[in-house]
Amino acid sequence: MTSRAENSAGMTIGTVARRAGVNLQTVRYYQRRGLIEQPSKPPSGYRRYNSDVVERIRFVKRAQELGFSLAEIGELLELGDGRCDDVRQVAEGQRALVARRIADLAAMQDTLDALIERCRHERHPGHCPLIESLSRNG
Amino acid sequence: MTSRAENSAGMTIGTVARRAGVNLQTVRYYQRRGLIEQPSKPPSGYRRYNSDVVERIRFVKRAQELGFSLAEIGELLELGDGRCDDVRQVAEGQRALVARRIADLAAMQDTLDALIERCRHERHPGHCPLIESLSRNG
DNA sequence: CTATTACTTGGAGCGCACTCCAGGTCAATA
DNA sequence: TATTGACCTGGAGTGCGCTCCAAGTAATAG
Repeated sequence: MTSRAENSAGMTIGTVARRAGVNLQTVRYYQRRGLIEQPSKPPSGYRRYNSDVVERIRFVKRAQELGFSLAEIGELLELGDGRCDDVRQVAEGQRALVARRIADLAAMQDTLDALIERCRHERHPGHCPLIESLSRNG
Repeated sequence: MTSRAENSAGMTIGTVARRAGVNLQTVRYYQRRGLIEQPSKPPSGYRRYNSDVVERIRFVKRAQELGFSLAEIGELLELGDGRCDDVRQVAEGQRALVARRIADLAAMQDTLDALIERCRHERHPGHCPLIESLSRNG
């Protein structure tokens, strides 16, 4: 009924992609990157996947949302069954990076706010204080 | 004395790059992108630049630090001598983007904090709650 | 049986912001 | 004068995370 879904022998790559909510090409890409395993090809027919891959892809996607790069996620997956301390260390490194990016963006925001504010009030005809500020040193 | 610095006729591209604090190739790249002008080549010799270009490159760099893309900076430069309202609108759009990125990162940070915290306390032997969490749906 | 859809492999392309390279020309210094 | 270092053009390469393409094979619906 459910078209080409999983049966006793697992599902095909298209179904995996649909279930994980990613593009089929992305699944292949992750295989090439070594993030997920490629099942061996049966003598005749299509490769069959089980639901572990779907979970693994979702793992990757969730970790990406936390700002990890695919390289870092690969690292994470490698020590995934290993010691908790190692994993936590990677996560803490990531937390520090995120914190730093937030601080940088906050500084950006303050500068933009100040510029926009000045732009709104000091209305020189012809020259924009925002552009002026960016044009000067400092 | 100062080696190859500016004289009456302006400076060469290498000096421009050094003064602006960027790679020489970056100067050329900005020329290709149309962000800065390329002076015409004299019949014999090297192109000569004046300090306006240095200022302009610094403008680009500062705007980049505020999170503008080169495309947006090009836009900004085009309306640079134009109406303040237009410029302000671009800046406000940027501010909104920055705000959104901060919110996303803050959410990331919260999640990481929670995971790290659980990782630190619930010490299951063998299985890391951080990895476990990433592996589950939700 | 046929038409349509899905999978397979390998490689190329994209967008961003550079960065590097090759093979020349030019200028300044010893 | 000879050598060194800086400049010239234009095209290719980089890293990230995909995304697309082509040409072929396999499975399924009607």
